[in-house]
Amino acid sequence: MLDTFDHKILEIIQKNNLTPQRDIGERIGLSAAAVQRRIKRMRELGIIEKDITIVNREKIGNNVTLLVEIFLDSEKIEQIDTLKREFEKIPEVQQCYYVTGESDFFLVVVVPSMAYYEQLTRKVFFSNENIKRFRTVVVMGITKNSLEIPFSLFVS
Amino acid sequence: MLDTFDHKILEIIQKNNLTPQRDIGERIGLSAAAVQRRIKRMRELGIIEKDITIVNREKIGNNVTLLVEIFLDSEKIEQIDTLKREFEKIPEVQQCYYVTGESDFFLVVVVPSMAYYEQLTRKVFFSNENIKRFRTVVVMGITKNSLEIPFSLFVS
DNA sequence: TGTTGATTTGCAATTTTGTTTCATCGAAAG
DNA sequence: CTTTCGATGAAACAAAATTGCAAATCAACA
Repeated sequence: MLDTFDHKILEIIQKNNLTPQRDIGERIGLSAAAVQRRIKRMRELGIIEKDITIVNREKIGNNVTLLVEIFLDSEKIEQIDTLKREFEKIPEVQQCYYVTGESDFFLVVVVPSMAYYEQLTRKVFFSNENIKRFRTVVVMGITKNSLEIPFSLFVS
Repeated sequence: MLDTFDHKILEIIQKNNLTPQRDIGERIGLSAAAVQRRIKRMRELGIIEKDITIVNREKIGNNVTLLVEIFLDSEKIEQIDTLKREFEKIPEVQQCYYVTGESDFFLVVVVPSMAYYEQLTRKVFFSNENIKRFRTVVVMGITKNSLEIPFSLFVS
């Protein structure tokens, strides 16, 4: 499905998707057109999900990041799916991980303030019958912030 | 530092940074040139950290995502800073959160396999004097995957 | 081994997007 | 008022992405 060229392309644009295709081509030994076609193909296949700008949270201020571990009452598939869809829709939820172990979900939440978060917990967590309990961890600093997949480590 | 126009621009390019500046301008009521200058300025200020492609992990297969909660022995500033720098350098560590509460760090780790992860824990966690213990949570599914900051909710 | 067909490539033309220039506008300060 | 500073839009310009086409590559199969 993906060859070494594709991996190399992804490695580059995962770090900076504003890199000109000419430069990418030069680095990996392909023409710009070939690079362009491969990128297009990976977009169509859904391998490339989206292309985004990352904003530095500390620079803009007035925001708090929280990690929320969620423990469900019952672990019925339908209820889990319902919850997944619910979390997805909440703009304050940046990331949602469905996990194994004692807990069932991990969320990364970004809000303007703790007061705001308090309101959010009432609306989203406390009011939900299926959530037995949840644990909130306050983030003091974000040292590394990416969604990069380290292809170079994947034998390939 | 940032006005409503900037917020609107960020809101758009956080979702898709391939949106032409002309389109952005049209949507928010500015010329393309003005949009371009604002983006440039935010880059220089470090508000825009980077521009990247997001790869769909499930589509490429052969990878496991893990959440690691880390408990330190002593919480001396120097040791924490050292650890921060160490985690940052590890390519398998995608995100590193420095947190309050019983634990000290939360990591999001992406590896090719569990066997690979086992090796990584030996090299990184077990061998580190300052790490008292750590808890690994296996991610079964990622429902939402972004680094978006919901500006629309921030009064502004 | 040779042929066929499908796929991928590079080059060059074309189109789209990003960037710079320059004259103008408007608000704040004198 | 007048000056100054910063931001703007329109237009010119530069750079990048995209497409068409012929040639090259490669795998399947006779």
